[in-house]
Amino acid sequence: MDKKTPNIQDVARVAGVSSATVSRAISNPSMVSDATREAVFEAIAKTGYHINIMARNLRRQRTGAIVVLVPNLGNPFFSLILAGIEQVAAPAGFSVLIVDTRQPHADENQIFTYLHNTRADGLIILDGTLPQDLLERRAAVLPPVVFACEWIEGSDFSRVVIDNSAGAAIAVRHLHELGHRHIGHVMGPMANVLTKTRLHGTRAALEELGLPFVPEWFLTGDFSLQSGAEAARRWLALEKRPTGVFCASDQMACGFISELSKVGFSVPRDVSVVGFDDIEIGRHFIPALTTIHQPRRKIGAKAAAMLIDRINGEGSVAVSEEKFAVRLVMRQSAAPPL
Amino acid sequence: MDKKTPNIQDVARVAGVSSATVSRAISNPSMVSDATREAVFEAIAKTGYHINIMARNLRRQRTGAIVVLVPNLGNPFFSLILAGIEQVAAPAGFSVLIVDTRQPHADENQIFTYLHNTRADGLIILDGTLPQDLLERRAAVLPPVVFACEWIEGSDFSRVVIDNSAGAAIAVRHLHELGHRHIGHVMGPMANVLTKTRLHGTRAALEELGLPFVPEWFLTGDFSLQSGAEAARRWLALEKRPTGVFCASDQMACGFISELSKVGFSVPRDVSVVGFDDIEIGRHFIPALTTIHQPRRKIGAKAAAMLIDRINGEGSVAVSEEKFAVRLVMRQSAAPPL
DNA sequence: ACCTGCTATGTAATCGATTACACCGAAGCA
DNA sequence: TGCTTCGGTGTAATCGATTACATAGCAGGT
Repeated sequence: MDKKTPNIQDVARVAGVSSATVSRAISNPSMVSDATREAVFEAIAKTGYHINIMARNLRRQRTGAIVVLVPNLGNPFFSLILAGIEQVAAPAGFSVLIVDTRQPHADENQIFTYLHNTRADGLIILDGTLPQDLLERRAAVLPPVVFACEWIEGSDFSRVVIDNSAGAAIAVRHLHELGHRHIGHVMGPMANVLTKTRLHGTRAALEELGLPFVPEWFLTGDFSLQSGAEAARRWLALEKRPTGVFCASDQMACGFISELSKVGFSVPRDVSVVGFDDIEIGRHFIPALTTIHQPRRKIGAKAAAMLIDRINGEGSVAVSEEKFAVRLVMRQSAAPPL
Repeated sequence: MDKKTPNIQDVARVAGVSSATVSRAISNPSMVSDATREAVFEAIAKTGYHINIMARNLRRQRTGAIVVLVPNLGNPFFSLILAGIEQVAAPAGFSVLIVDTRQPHADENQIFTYLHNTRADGLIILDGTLPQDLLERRAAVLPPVVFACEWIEGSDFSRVVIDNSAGAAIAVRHLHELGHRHIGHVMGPMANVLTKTRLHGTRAALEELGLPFVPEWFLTGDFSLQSGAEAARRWLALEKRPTGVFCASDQMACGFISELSKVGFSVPRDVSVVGFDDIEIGRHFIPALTTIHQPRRKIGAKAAAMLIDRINGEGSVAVSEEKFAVRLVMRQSAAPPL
């Protein structure tokens, strides 16, 4: 009575055919006659058979899964990227498995578990802080990889990104147009490529507009709400304060504004704030966030499409970069200075 | 020169031992002599060998992975639950793979792909809206399952939950203590068990306090920011409005408050709002959200611990329920009525 | 000298599905 | 009638690692 889970042989026996035929009936129905197919499905129902995915994967040398490496699922920024990925992957027959890499990273082997080509057919990496040498050392066993949003400098993997530098410049120019002449910047962590490119765009715009670059007005955060609040405390401690602040993420912008409100400062009355990302909460924050919009769903969809092309061996093998434009969304958090 | 990826036989050949010995050197080093072990690792390095996870999984009849089914990764509520799961699963040697079930659900087969026992060794389900009959019909091939936060009524799976009914009652009593006598409720979707239990707690508290239950003051949402904003519009259209509103999620509370502010209403001056969940944005919202705190990390950790016990065959086979208490966090969004 | 027990290793079966190849019979064609 | 073609099916090899079982070698005890 303790019969184990039935396998394809059991089904074959019940249906009175060979296991090869059962396999064909399942994955390539047109190869078997109508009568046989019917008998097979009947046997499947009778035995309660379900295919063993591990065995199929081993034999086929593919898993039908895409793994997405996310640096921090707590950041709502990523949810639409993931939606875009799913939107493309599901119709193409791929399951999407998400892994939070949780910085600071666990030990190398643990990360590598996820990178290995026998776990997934392809990898979408949203975390630009994975150790580069790990990726290069294990390149031989890596499945196709596409980076999205973030990337690793100096490594050549295909990627889907936005024009971070231009986005930052748009934010700064907007503050300038509103009349701000003293502009600060709340940055992400310095190790992050996004931080570097957005900083670059910010400084370039400042220079272009003939505005001063004041190092004390450039505060480091880590994209989180909490770090935005901390930046606000440092801003408050400044002897001379900028009247316009460009935050490298909406989350930091919210934290920044929130912390200021606790000491009676109001945005945009006392300081103008421009965010980055255009996440949903920005629209509902009080004041509603003026921000730089990223086409997140499109980014995810494009990354998935590129990856799947590569998995299927279509598309060039050459490394490619897709860069999306960003745009300003004007809401309430930035206004002319008093 | 187009040698394929090396397998354990190749390593064995290079090391001058049998594949069994290589296998032992890898997964049970103490079974092999020092000299042999060294030779094996040298051969591994030389050949660039990496274990084939699919083959190992097939043979071992386990995957070393736990799959977590999340109804909507866009809701930042889940991130700390996931952190708690990871915190327990990683040290126990399990990889955590996250799947967004994306309501409304895709077709049954697609969901089932994730449920199958040859994909993961265990399942943590945070989505209480999976079709019950699917789970029951496929019970034979389901790996161990633990529900967390949400669950399916009438099904007996182990679960880790909070006292939703008590939480709702605490929220209502708090509004009552502040002096509110007209209390409304922004609910989740009616199909959700959380909605039902929280509604139950709300009505029980109302009754206990001798306050009226006014059906028009009970507005349906779906836990999202957007739906909170919609509820606010309906609240504004009310002929007679409650002065205190208990929202079944912090996200809806934020959306609700935000929408009101657009028409010049201020919280808590014009209406008091209590949220539920205590997600991070609540602390940084303006006004900071008074809410019901859930020990999210603990919930995740406990669910993972229960699941792993079951996977390892320890712990009773009996279905069990773990219920965590919740508590009120007083901040700025609820105050005495004018 | 012989038996026991233990360590280190090899041999070969095994996990379960897929698929290359072979084969059979029926239909099509000359 | 004899030959070809082809749809449908079975046989058996295969994917790559694990592990039950067998065995060789060596130390220790009597």
